[in-house]
Amino acid sequence: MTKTLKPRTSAREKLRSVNPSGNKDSNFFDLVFQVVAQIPKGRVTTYGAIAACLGTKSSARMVGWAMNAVPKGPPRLPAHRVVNRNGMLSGKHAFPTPDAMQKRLEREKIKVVDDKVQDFKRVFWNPSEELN
DNA sequence: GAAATGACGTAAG
DNA sequence: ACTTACGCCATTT
Repeated sequence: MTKTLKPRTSAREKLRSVNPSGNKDSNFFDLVFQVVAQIPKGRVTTYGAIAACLGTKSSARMVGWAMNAVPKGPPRLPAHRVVNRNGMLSGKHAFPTPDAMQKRLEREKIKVVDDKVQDFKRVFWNPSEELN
């Protein structure tokens, strides 16, 4: 088994701050999954944006870590729509094939050149604004 | 417990 | 605009 996914760390305490509902079930990973799942087709977002939306702006790296912990089974999260602030497909290596991520983005009408999203500013989707 | 690693971000050159 | 350096936070060794 492998597994893991037990984020019972200080990060969880921070999450409480952003979870006035008292949802202790909502872990950092789960929150990230929720946001990622809401990314519209043909749009992309950044780790920092997600982290900021969750309130843990400084934990942009943890967002990426959460992506690595994304369950492969359903529901499939559009992790390919999450890139870094530079618009670079930094997570392509986490896919079955490095080309899978770019191919998927291109299928969404998103132009990708040199592992970088073109018109990134235009396709950028801000969870803090669009998602509320 | 300390050091190294990592789907990041910002600052400085 | 591109490259290098440093900081952040959790996981792993």
